[in-house]
Amino acid sequence: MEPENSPLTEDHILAWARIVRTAEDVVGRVEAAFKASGLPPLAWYDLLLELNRAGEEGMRPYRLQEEMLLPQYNISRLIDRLAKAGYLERETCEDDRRGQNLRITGSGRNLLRRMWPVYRGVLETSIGAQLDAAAARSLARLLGRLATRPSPSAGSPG
Amino acid sequence: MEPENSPLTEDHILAWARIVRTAEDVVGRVEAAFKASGLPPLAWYDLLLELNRAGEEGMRPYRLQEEMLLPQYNISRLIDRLAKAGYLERETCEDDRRGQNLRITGSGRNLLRRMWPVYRGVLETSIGAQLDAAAARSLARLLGRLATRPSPSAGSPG
DNA sequence: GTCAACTAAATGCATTTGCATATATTTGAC
DNA sequence: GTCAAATATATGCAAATGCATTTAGTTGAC
Repeated sequence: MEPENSPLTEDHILAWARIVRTAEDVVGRVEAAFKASGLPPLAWYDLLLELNRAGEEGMRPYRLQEEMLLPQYNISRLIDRLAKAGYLERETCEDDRRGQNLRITGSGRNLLRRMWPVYRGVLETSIGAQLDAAAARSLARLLGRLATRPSPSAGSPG
Repeated sequence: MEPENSPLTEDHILAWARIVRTAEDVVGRVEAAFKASGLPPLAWYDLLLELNRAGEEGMRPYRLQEEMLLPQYNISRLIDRLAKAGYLERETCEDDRRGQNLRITGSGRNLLRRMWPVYRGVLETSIGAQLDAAAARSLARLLGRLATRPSPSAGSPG
């Protein structure tokens, strides 16, 4: 009967359970809100937000893949749908003919602007209303130790 | 220019981004670890864990649906697969002929026992190694204000 | 230059999900 | 009892995902 010396306490497990639960719950609400407003899914928002940050210079698919944590084939098809919907443009990359460069279109920026208030509304009631600024700060700090990278995702397009 | 009085600060948004990022990251690692060990996906574990808690009495699908946050059709099919794999038994419910009662089988309990060490291993390196017990406690508390319900999910079958 | 090893992206096929609807049963109003 | 409304579960079909592989281009050793 070796002493259970693992660094995993009940609280660790509880924290983990609540991370997943909260993420699934809130993501579900966001998706529902988007749908109710006739808007596309959250993944579209995330991808366009990245492209928006990249600005005029644009961004390549393999970079998107690193930023968002989606598998390569999934990014490839997501880009396909966004392109077909006119929210981004692709052009063959000059200095690397294997790849392409992606740029958000005006229509894409407009979509971001329409989606953000809906997204924000859910976050306000699901998170803003539950945690004061100090609590939010502590939470963000604690999670910062777990998150793979700073991950500025989910912000506003403004 | 009305004063921006929304209860949503930068830290709220950052906390949210990190919740989602961490959940996706760690779930991804868990799924990968299961696959690498020739084990079924996390959803199977979650469902069986619920059934395990329900014990001999068993549990009905609509209750599972409330516990896990999956849509009805998704639960229905998940149950189907688990039943085909022999990890649970269904029998028509005595007092409500619409429904069925589900019970975990010995094989199901065995699967839980084989999956837990793998799951736990990922949690140890992804969470246990990053947060001491006190930090885990704070994190769990903060998240408790957000999570829909106490959500004891993800624990061990022991 | 040439060729193997590597990287970027796309794609065919099976599985899973989402959505709407179907089926079976129970409940409650009357 | 009868019938409409509500509840529990299943399912057909379209869209999204996972997996393995393909295609195309780049890089570095020689």
